[in-house]
Amino acid sequence: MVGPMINYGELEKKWQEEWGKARLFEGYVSDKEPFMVTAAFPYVNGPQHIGHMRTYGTADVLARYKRMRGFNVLYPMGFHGTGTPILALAKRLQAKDEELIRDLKLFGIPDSELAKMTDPLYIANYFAGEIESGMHAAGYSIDWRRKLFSIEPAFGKFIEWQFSILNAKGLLTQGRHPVGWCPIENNAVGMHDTRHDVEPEIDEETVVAFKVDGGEAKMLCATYRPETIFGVTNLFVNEGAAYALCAIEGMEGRYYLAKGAAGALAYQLKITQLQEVAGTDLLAMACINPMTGERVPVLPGFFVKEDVGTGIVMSVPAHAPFDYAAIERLKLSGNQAAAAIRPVRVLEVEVGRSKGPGQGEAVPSELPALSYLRLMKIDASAGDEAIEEATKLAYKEENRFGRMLVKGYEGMGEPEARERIRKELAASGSGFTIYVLTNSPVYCRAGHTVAVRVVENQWFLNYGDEKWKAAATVAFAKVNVLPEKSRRVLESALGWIGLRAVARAQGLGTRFPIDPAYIIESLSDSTIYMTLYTIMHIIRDVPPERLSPSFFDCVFLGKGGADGVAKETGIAYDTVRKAREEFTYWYRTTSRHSSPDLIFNHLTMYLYNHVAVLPEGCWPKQIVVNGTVLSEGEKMSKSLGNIVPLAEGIRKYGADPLRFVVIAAVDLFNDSNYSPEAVNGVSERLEYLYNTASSIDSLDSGELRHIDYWLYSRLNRKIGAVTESMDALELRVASTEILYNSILELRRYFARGGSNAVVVREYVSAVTLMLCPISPHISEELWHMLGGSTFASAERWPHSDSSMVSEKVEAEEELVEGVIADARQVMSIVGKKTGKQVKGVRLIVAEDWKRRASNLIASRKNLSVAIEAVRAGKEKELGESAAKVDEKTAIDFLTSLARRMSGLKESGITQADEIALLDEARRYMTSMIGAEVSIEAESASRSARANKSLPGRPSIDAEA
RNA sequence: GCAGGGGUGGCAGAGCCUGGCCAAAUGCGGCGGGCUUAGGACCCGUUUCCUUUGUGGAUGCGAGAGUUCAAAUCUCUCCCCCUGCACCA
Repeated sequence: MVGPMINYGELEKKWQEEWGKARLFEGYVSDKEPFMVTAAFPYVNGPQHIGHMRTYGTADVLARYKRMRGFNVLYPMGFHGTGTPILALAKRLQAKDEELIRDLKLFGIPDSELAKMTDPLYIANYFAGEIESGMHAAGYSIDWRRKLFSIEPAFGKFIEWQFSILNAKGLLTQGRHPVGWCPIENNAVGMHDTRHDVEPEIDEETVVAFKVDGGEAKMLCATYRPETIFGVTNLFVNEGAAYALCAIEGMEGRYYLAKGAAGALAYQLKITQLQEVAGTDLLAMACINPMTGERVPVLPGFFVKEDVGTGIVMSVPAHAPFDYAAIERLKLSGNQAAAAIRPVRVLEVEVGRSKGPGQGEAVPSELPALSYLRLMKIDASAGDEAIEEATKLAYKEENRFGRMLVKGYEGMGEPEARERIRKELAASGSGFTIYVLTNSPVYCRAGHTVAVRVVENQWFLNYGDEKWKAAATVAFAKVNVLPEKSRRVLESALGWIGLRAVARAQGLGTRFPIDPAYIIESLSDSTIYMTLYTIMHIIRDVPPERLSPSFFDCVFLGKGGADGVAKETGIAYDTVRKAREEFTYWYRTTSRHSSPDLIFNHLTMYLYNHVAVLPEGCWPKQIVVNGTVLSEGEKMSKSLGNIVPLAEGIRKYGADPLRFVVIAAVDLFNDSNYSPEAVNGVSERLEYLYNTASSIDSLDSGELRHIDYWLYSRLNRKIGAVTESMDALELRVASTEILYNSILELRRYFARGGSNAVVVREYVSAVTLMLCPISPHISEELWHMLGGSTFASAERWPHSDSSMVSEKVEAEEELVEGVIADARQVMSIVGKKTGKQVKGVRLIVAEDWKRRASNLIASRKNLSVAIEAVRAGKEKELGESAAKVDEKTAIDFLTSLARRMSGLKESGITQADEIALLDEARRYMTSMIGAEVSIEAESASRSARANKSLPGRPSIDAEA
């Protein structure tokens, strides 16, 4: 039957209006158990896309489910606008960035709006509006009265209060901190400030100072592998580059390094250039290895870059393929100093080990560097990229498997030796640490090269504070984490987080109370803001300046009476009292939702800040982490141009099918996949339910038949299973059971001749209610078609009546399906052999003694117990024949019997039952297999195969 | 490198915790058939190889080794992929 296409747009709008009119989702304090659901509020620097639906939709499904389970549910929403991205966006629009304008136009933002977006506040409000309307269209059950915005004054007052508490508890500290830095604009540079949105990656590198032989100055070599210093045979400089003799504040002596490098390091070391020297000048010198005291020459290195590190590198030809290659080339060019070099091994390593045991090629050589070149099938004359490959492999294998050969460090792994040697170098004044950009060069939006700057006196939140960490860990132990496996990720994040810088020079947001020249960083100002939802609608009209710390102390911490606080702040007594009441009511049971990328910052900081600021009763109760959304199997990205705006997805397919696919079609932690086939598939199935509901009136009523009991059994089993899955937010299991399997069952029911209106109505009604949290609009519509006059969204979740679940009835239906499958197979074989169409099929039903035998095994409850019984020598229970075979054969027999009998269920089906059942299903089977079916008992059969029959698996005779 | 998550059939993706009804759910795709004027939808079969008037066998879940009567599942080693590594929302 092809029914009418559902007009999702109309239907959804209708029910959204009805919900609004009924104020269905506004949360009011009552005596019911509260349940508060919050999701990380959206950042308003762009339009909403289908990816956003994953988190907000999952939160909505939970909110709706809990509501139907009888909880008083509150699902509020807010918007995030603090920080730099919105500011950066406005700046780019001021500069008429064409690429950006094109992107925004693609999202359907009109020119008239773009023109106004040079104002960051306008941008924030515009996208907040866009996102809010999208959330309405998606059907989220949000209480919009409590909407908040992180850039509104009341929010700022709240953040000031929060930071005053953190400060009072001594959790703010100051210190040095490396950041990406634009030297021209004098700005810290984060991902949003760079070309192509590259995050400047900062890493530590060790600098080793080599004293010039016969002089006072030292040459600075930057290296990631200070432990190889024992193998240094020479230094390399770039002979074409300019170098300088420098003084460095806080360090004694004079130092050589490349001019380019000195410029890049100027933001972390105070370097004064005293005298310029050419690379060739350095070649005339020799240096002393600070660890070995050996004298090493300085040679020209083709690969040395003057603006990376210090522009001078130490050469370890035994282990570094680049160094080895450079020396080999120098030898060929007749360099005498190079010819005199003898590589020194400091590590022992099995070259090629990482290719797997026995799979690596044996590359015999005294020199790992040479071996790695050979392994890559190249030699010293190869290009930089090929040598780079060899270097990577050498670094990786030596780091992992290498053992130190140097006296005093013998047998030590490389990472351990590295740490020790770094410390020794630092202690002797021959080494220190610098920060480098590992992904250099990085350019800021204006096109300048980004350097690393060490910021002094940066303010940090000290998440490394031991007491704080311990308290957060204790609090976390009591949190219910869904899915359970994300607990481990959170756990490691909890231990890993240390200092976090909180002050920024620019951006929207709240001024840092201790130093108002700075703005509080935007993830640090959104850690406990969910508490504010509980009172937002109450304080909306309170002048922000009255929202003093004592007000928040009273509401959130219960300090001071409402009376006194009202007088002190000038806020109405009722407002203070009500705010306190709302907070204490709602903030008891909370569920926090976010995507996995927020685990390492937001969710972790959320936990810490709750613990630091709020009383124990308000600490997190549940954290839900959901996966993201793929667009036709690909990660959504600007460069792929495959970002689907939410509004577009809803317009094309309807919110309900979209919600089903995006939120519920996969496991919580996995990425769901938005694709036309998937959404259409759901759409069609929803329409099947719709058509079934609209044609119920044409069905009969009357006495219940076998297949009716079967449908009842399936339904009640389904309710139980779905409820269990929903409780664990296992939405994939729940959604397939609710929609896909229900439809299979209905089809089966009708195919088997089921046609009872009462049964079908009950079945579809329950399925509708279970569907409601996932696809609420169509559920409301179905609910009304089925005769409901209430809101499905406000109905109670269906109850599973276990007395209606019948193993026997279901086993009998399975039996019929199994017989059909077997009969088809036999028919096809017979058909092939004889070349004739099979016209009749005779089913020969097993005798009751066989049933006793199989029940005997089944009564062991499970296969292992039965097997154990056999192994313990009780095999006589299997019958005499079994006693004669060996243990292995007996076990195999049990296993295969279990398989053939579709499990070791103890069934109460007798031969008479089975015959009656098959007889009842005869017409159905005949139509399914296209051959006449007859049934007879084994003992009454003259068939040669009669004795092959098993309980539930009749022997089959096919007649051509 | 460190931390976390993964590697399953043409693809996507369950199963792994708690070993055996697992040649491995489900969806998509392919092939054959039914239904139809036709297409779509729907239904049936098939989609590793061999065997078969039947429910049997071989191989098999990244690679290798081990534990076990029995391994996708447990242990060890290795390889590979993804994410995060901080001031950035």
